[in-house]
Amino acid sequence: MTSRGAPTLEDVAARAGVSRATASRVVNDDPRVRPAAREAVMAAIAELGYRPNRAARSLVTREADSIAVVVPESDERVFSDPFFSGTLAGVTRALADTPLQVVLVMGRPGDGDGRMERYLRGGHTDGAIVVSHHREDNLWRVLEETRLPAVFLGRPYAPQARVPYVDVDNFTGAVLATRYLVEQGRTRIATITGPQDMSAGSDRFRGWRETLRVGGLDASLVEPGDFTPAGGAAAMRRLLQRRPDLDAVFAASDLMAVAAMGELHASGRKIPDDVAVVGFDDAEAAQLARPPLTTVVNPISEMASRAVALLLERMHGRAVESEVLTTRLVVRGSA
Amino acid sequence: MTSRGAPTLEDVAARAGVSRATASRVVNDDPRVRPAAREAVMAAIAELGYRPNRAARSLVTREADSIAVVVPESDERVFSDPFFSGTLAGVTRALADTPLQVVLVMGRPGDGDGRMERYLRGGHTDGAIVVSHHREDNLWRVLEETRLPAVFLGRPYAPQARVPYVDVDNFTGAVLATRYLVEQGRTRIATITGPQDMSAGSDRFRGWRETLRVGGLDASLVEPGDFTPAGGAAAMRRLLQRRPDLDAVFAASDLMAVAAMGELHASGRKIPDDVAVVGFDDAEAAQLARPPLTTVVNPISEMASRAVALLLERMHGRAVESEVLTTRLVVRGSA
DNA sequence: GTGAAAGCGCTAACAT
DNA sequence: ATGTTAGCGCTTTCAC
Repeated sequence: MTSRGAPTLEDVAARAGVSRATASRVVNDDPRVRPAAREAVMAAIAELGYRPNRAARSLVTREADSIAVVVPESDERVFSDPFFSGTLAGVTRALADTPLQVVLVMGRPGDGDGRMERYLRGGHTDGAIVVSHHREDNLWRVLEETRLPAVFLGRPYAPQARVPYVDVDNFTGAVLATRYLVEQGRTRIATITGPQDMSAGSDRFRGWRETLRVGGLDASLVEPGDFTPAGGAAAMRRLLQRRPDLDAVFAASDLMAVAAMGELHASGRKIPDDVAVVGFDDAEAAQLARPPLTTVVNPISEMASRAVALLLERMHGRAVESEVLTTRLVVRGSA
Repeated sequence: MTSRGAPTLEDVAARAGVSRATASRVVNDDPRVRPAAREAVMAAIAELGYRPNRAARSLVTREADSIAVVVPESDERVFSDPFFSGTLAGVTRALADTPLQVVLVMGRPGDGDGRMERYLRGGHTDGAIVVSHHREDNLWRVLEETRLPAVFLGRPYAPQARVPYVDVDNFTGAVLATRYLVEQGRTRIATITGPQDMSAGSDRFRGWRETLRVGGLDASLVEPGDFTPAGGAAAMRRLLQRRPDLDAVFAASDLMAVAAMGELHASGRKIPDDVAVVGFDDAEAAQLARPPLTTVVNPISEMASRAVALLLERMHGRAVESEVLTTRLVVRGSA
């Protein structure tokens, strides 16, 4: 009696009148199985409600059938950033057609007893997508050493990292935004930056700076932000204090831009008449803001699906090239 | 030569000069191991860089060492709702002290080929936390049938569901909010509801309605929302059209409340002078809004950690009681 | 095309 | 306290 517990391949084979090997071949779509045998097995599977035991399979194939989405952030609020939530959902969706599970791995890489490194080194997953990488994280190192197929979503800061990545052209995006401001005749253009230990933060800052430099404008009006609304609001207040007559601001994320607009409103300034505001991401908040936010498109879903595609290639042992997606400015009411 | 591939328990045992069984006992913290032997094994583990093979272990223990966080929503934007992101992060954090992995399972339960049900029935995880349950989802049924330990975060709509849950007292929260509005002398109090096929949505609506009924006020000013900013803004517009002279609105989520405030501003109304606004959640957006939003506290982190605690109990085979956390009103500037 | 048999690495009786 | 032994359910040579 094998009737207790979940049915095994053995049960299926017995019921179909074939050997366990043949049953296994059917389950794994091996072509060399007589149609009649195949059908008998399929029927048995359906009748028994058979499901392969993942652990047993993994034990022999040495594959975990799962990929890790690594978020090297300790603060839970990262998820309220549409960038993270968008990528997480995008990755989940892109993986929906595969039998792969999404395992969420979150926390600071250096934290505690090195949980994250241990996990990544543990071979518990077949691949990894790293989402928000900071300069000092050195996750690329761990990944390189373990030869775990991996793709970064957002270029890793370290230039020596050899891990493939998918990113949006942050520099050009910032140039587009800033140039637009310059063309509108703005001359006192400030910026609220993202974290400078992340490539997205520093690339966007450089785009702003270079554009002002080329235009012969003052590029000293910069205040650091951290991509969060609170950080953006604080930066805006500092900016206003330093330079009450500024006439434009480029914020490195929509969340910060919207918060900055709030401060601007509170100070009695009109947008865009007194101060023009441009953000980055084209998040939902951009359309909802009033006036609607002019911003740079960050194609998050597309990046997520490209990252999954690259990872799948890597997992099949193929070499892949990093990809940088183009972007564009969406002009709405704020600038 | 066992030097190729990852070291196994066998290698560790050989190196430590003990049997595989003893090595296994050390790895699993079995107390009956002579200190000397234990140390030898520990040393061997360290020298070899041994990591237990999860699949092999799962195969015999019949445990997956992972729990599923189930999000029965198809739209990726759910993650931009601080409720989801907060719970997801909270669960992840609460599980950080355990060896359990978090597997993210997302999508509509009925979708496609029943991926989600199959997965849950597949025994791939040791437990599940279900986050945003809708009436027709029937996930509680699947869970009951498979006897997979599970806890709902947010009471399941179906009263017949026997799954333990953790929730905030949505009804009382709504009563608190509405009563406050009544006490302020507001008489034309509208509400923007959450989805009525979710308990949070319907409980908050009932709280509003009952309070107005008790106060002898008109309880007909209701427009459906869906917890999203866009939904909240649209509902506010409809409300304004129906009743231009309304003097207060209770929105079932902060995201909707903030969006509603935007519409109110756009229509030239002053908050709270012309119209008072109260939200629900006490999300970050509430503090950032201007004026800052008066709202009902939704103790998301606490709920997440309680849910994990209950789930762990269930996984140990112990019975647990559902928990309903109390809430309170935070008065800020909007009402 | 199919079956027999050998493990994958581990835990858990069962002896000792 | 420790070793021996028997699987867990599956894939995969290797014969036939």
